[in-house]
Amino acid sequence: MSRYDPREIEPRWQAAWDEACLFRAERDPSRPKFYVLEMFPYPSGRIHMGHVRNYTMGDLFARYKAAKGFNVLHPMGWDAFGLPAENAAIERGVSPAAWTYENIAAMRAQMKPLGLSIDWSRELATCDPEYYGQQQALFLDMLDAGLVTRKAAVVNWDPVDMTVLANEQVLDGRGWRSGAPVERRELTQWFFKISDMAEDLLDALDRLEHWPEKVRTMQRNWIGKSRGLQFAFETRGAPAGFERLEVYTTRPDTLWGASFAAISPEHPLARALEGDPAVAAFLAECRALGTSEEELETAEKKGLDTGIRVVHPFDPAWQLPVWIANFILMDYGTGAIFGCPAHDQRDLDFARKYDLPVIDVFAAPGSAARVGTVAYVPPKSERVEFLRPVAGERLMTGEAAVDAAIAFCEARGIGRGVTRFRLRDWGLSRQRFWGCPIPIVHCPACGVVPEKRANLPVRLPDDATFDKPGNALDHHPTWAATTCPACGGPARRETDTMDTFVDSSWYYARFTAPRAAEPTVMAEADYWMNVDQYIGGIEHAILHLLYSRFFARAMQATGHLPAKAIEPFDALFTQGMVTHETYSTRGADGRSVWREPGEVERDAAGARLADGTPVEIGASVKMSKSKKNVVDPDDIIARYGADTARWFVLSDSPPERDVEWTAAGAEATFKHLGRVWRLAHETAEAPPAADDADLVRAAHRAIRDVTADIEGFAFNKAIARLYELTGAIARAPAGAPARRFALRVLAQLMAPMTPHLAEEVWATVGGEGLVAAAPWPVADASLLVEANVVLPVQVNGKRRAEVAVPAGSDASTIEALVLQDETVRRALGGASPRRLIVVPDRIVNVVV
RNA sequence: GCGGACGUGGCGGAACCGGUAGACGCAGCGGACUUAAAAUCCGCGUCCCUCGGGAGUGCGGGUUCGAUCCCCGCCGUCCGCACCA
Repeated sequence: MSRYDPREIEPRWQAAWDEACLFRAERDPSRPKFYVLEMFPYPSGRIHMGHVRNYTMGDLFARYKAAKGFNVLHPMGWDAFGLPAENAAIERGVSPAAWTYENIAAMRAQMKPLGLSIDWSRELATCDPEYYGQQQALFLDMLDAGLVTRKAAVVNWDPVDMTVLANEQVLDGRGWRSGAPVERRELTQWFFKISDMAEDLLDALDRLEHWPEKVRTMQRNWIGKSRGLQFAFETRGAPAGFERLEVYTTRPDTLWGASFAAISPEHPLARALEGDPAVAAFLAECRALGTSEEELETAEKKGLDTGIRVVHPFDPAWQLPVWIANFILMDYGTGAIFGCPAHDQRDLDFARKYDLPVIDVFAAPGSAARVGTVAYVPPKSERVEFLRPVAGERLMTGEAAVDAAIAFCEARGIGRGVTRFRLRDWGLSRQRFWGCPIPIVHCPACGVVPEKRANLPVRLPDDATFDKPGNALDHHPTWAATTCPACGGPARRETDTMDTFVDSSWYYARFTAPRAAEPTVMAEADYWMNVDQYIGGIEHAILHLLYSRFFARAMQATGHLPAKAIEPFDALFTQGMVTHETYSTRGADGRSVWREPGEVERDAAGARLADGTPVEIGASVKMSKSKKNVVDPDDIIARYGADTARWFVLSDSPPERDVEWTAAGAEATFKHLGRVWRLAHETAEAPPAADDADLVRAAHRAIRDVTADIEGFAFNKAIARLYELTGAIARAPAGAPARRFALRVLAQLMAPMTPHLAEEVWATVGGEGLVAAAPWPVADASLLVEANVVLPVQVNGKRRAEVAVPAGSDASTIEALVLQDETVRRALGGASPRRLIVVPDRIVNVVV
């Protein structure tokens, strides 16, 4: 008997699977399907442990569902457009395409040894014209359907990446990729009209019961629905065209507390007043302010009284001043508000600074002032009389008060109830080269003209140069020159490309027919959609997942997806990260330097470098190059094999939490797999011996428990059960027939996690064919019931003894046994029990 | 500020619907095998003491025969959003 050698085992079984075409997915309406998808990777050039964990989980599910008899679709592709390819072109002179395809080849070569049950025949890359050409067709269909629009808008401009960003791509006032502070620019851009679907995107979240509540909550907040009153103040002393000032409020019940109106520095009225030097100076000051979190938090509320007045809608004699205020956002509501200092903290801060009146609407007349420097925000549940009723109206605070206040105002012709969303349209234009060209032509005669479908794909040139900053497509000498699809005259192509999030918003649908000459094939999409289990990182909770939900709706509206695919992902699982300890040493200058795990020798006493330099062990955080705490999957596979890497990332933590990679854990996993291997060979070679009924029962229990744990995404628990079964096998006589049986069961249960070793064990102990093709085992219910149970006996809630009884014994039998028990009698100390609680097959509690 | 999640041995984590807290793994300790080491196998393992017990799931209360689990009030950690009117 030799020893466990994954380097020999793993390629051999991978070849066997390939030969059997085991993972090729073909539509078969006679069988139920299961579509497993992991979020596809960006081809950076190397896979990392996070990928290994993500794809291992997906693979586990795919293999499990296949064993359960489902026709499984488990594809892989590449989210291949994006800036790094352009940066490589700039830095190294390689073409973005060559760089990207090399990276794809390298990562595919790293992924194949993992033994994933992927249908590689469906592989796609979004930078392939075969893919992005179909995306252009989708764009044109969406344009026809009114889902796309072109408009001038103030947009987020990333000055480093030199491109526009969507709102979702601005984090903390900075570009999500470059980290540069984002500037505001007005540009004409293409937009997907995602805000038209805000209501549906919000409502449908309630039906996504197999999505994490956290993700649904995040999307709800992002969509940001609010109900309020929009009305117009009449102005006094405003420039022509500004006779009315529209404001929006979610708290019309506090209108009696109004003491000023305020407009955003970007509001048209503010701009109209810019002739006034004081206004011009103030607006300039506001523009100079940054938008990052720190700046906003410390920024003082500042304003300027315009001298304009507005009339309170409830009282023609009551006038309020109009201020320009730096804390009013132009892109929410109407960019103008009424200020109610008593019941809004921001308004109060502002009012205290500029000495504006503070009117407490809810205080009883004559009562002491309640509002000092903290605003009183009436809680929604509190019922307080609205103290300044008009013509006897009496209103409450809270939801009812808001509704009543809206009704009250509408009845008097003051504004109307309005539902607003925070969600903005999705600006998709990017001033970048390495993206999907927007299939639009600008004609001097006809204007903006969609490209003809027959001319798709609009291909990227392969001879672009990257010696100038900005969009290489725009700089290309000939690419943009074309003829107008409408009049045939000379025209120029749109040189903006699409946001790369467009590419990832429909790839799941493309996988159902990746080579089709249309975006999708209805028969295929109808069979394979929806994705039954989607797995990826929580970082995509808003961007990618919201855009995909929009796209599924748009593709349905344009006839590319069936109605049932309106929500593309039936179940979503967000997995945790792979972390690793960080190591640092102090240099001579006292500064600490990060060290790679490979440089560090670790033992119980601590850690040091090979030369003895002490190493400080830091927190276990996400693997990153900057912290140097990266473990390369290639190294792990070379040393221990793919099965060890797969088992370890599944075993140590619940899948939704972070898992800490440790060298000791990897070593221990490898040893365990070696033990399983040895048990199989030892069993195969042992002479026959007496059977072991207990082991048979243990195997059936393992089937029951592992199945439940996989279904419940509790992979760490499933693995704990497999350790138990392994222990039970090891304890049984080597030649017992039960051992062969239990090892076959073990192989089947391990197959989704460590598929190569499972095949090896399966073959060694007489399994037929490939375990990857074997049906999932079924637990024999009759072997799961225990004949006897041991009941713990509590006296006054404290465990004192236990009694063994036949399973299913009735309460009176158990009572009699318990009262005879010596330990129980001693614990009772002669007292007679007041009550005896018997929970059959569980516990007994004697109450004195 | 708003919203959400979480808090259990030295560590990662189990505990079904309120029923033996600490499954399983790591690290640790002890033993077997060996000339020795590696490898492997077996055992111990929350804490405290007087070996019979006592305490124990962030802290303080409550409900219950019985609470890691339910309720009330704190403390702490993490995540998301945020001058959104």
